[in-house]
Amino acid sequence: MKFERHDAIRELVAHSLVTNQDELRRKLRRRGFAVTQATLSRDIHALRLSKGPSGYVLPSTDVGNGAAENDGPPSVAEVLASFGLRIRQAMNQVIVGTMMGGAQPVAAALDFEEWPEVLGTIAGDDTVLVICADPRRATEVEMRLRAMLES
Amino acid sequence: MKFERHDAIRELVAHSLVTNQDELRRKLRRRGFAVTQATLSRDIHALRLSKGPSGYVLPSTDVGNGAAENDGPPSVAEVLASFGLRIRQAMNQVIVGTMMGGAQPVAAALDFEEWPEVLGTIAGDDTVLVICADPRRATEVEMRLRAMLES
DNA sequence: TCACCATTTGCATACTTATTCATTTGTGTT
DNA sequence: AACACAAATGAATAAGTATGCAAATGGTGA
Repeated sequence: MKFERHDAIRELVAHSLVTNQDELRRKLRRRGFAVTQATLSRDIHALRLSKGPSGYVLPSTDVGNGAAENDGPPSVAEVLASFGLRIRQAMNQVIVGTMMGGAQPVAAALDFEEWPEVLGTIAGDDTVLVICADPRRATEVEMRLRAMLES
Repeated sequence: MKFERHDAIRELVAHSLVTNQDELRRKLRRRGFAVTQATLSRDIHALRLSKGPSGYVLPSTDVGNGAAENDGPPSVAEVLASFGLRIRQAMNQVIVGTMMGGAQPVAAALDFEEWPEVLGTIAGDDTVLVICADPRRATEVEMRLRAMLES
């Protein structure tokens, strides 16, 4: 019966090291379950097991982020148009001033677009700090952001 | 450079669904990393990623210690292993990218350890800015942090 | 600069896992 | 019992991953 075999698989995976499906097949056979690798592949899928550096493991009980595929947060241009107030540059940094509460959305949009010149962003309530590799790139980013703000 | 590619892989795996190594290869290529599946297999092993029903996932090193024996706050090494995604350096600064919500714990751990090279830290939601006295010290800090991330 | 050594990478291929298709098995109905 | 139908399984094979080995790359000291 399939469900008894599933129980046995859970137990084997929980209490012993199972490196691959053929090893699992042999261990199951010793317990009286004689099935092929194909069936085990299906069982593992059904049991939602993961395979990692230490063999197969049971699905983690933690809350796990059900994060799915977003089809797209708002663009930097959009969010800047909504919240942006001023752009300044100093050394390798660009400082974006926004309306209160606008910094987080602006930073999120910047993060999402992953501009090559941008190493990282930090957002407060109304200020976003954009960090670049060097002053030249910071200027480049400043220009681009400013163009969006002006548009 | 290998480490930058590792950073990119961690980020892709953390923020998007990666079903297999060829998909990862294509996503990396779009970011400028052109390598073969063989290299990615090695990277995945090095990064200790697991593959489960929802594609590859980062190793879950839950910092939530059920055991009580841990006196002080978690170390930088621990908290980086849990939340760290990428390390970059520019001028006298080091930018640490983390999973959402991970910046504060990382910064707190850094503050607590009081590294001599670190003048201060600023944390947003998923980015920590570490400020050093000069580029040399920033590189030193970057190396140290990166070693912890790769461990 | 050049030579040297260690690391990293790609290629080819071995190994492992998933899937298709046909068959068997189980179950309820007449 | 015989049938019909769905679920489960095996065999073959496609799809995906890991690895030995040689070549390329990169860092280091003479």
